[in-house]
Amino acid sequence: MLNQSAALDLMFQALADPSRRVMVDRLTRGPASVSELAKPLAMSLPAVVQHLQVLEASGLVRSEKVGRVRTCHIEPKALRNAEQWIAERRTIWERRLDRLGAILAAGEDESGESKT
Amino acid sequence: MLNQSAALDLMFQALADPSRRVMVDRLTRGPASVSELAKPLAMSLPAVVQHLQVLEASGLVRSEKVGRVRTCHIEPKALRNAEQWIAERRTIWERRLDRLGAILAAGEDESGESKT
DNA sequence: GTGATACTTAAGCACATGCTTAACCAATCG
DNA sequence: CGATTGGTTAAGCATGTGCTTAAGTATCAC
Repeated sequence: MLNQSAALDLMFQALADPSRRVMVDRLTRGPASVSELAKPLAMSLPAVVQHLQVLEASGLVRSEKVGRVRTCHIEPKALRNAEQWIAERRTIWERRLDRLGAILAAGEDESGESKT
Repeated sequence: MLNQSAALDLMFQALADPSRRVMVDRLTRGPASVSELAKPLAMSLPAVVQHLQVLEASGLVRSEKVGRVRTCHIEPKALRNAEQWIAERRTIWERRLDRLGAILAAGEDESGESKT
């Protein structure tokens, strides 16, 4: 398994492209073939396949080929990882603000706290 | 204002680099100067400043310079946008699974639904 | 004023990304 | 069978990214 950080790299990188987000968006509504994914995108099929490879490398999407059609679907656990990284940071921030608020409220008339 | 998609591009792109995530992480614990942000990173100061520019362009971080030190802080609203994009997609997916489950449960003994 | 500190600007370089076209292969269809 | 459909592979190219070093500029400390 990749280390946590490298996995997030791939994940956020994958989400950083609008075409790939369109593909993910489509896949949240159910599985699709490569050419279905390609339909709304103004680019060649090989380009779409390359985007798909980025998505698969990130773990966000999986696909299997049966006959001559490759069917893609989302891996929601992966989405969750990215979401969680962000949520954790937001939480830290909010807790910090709470503490800060408490300190300010308590020390409203004084001026010297220990540090920062 | 940037359109929604371009904003997400910048946001996810900004989060796609481990050094930048370290910087964001640091900033969730409170404001910091450029050289404080640089300390844990094994790279030159200019490189750090370039990362900082990416973060600012994404709206995730802001900074002001007073005297000769530039102080950076996080913009938690921006974090929220990225989180929300992901959360929405996950929700769509989960609702879909619920519907699918209901359909399967209802039609457990039949075999012809209208279409996929 | 002299020097250290905290950046800032600019140039350059190696490698990654996002596309393209052309050619190819393998499963259907008629 | 031969033609289509669905996808794959390979090569090439323009632009972007992540760093570097070298040379500034603007405070602040003495």
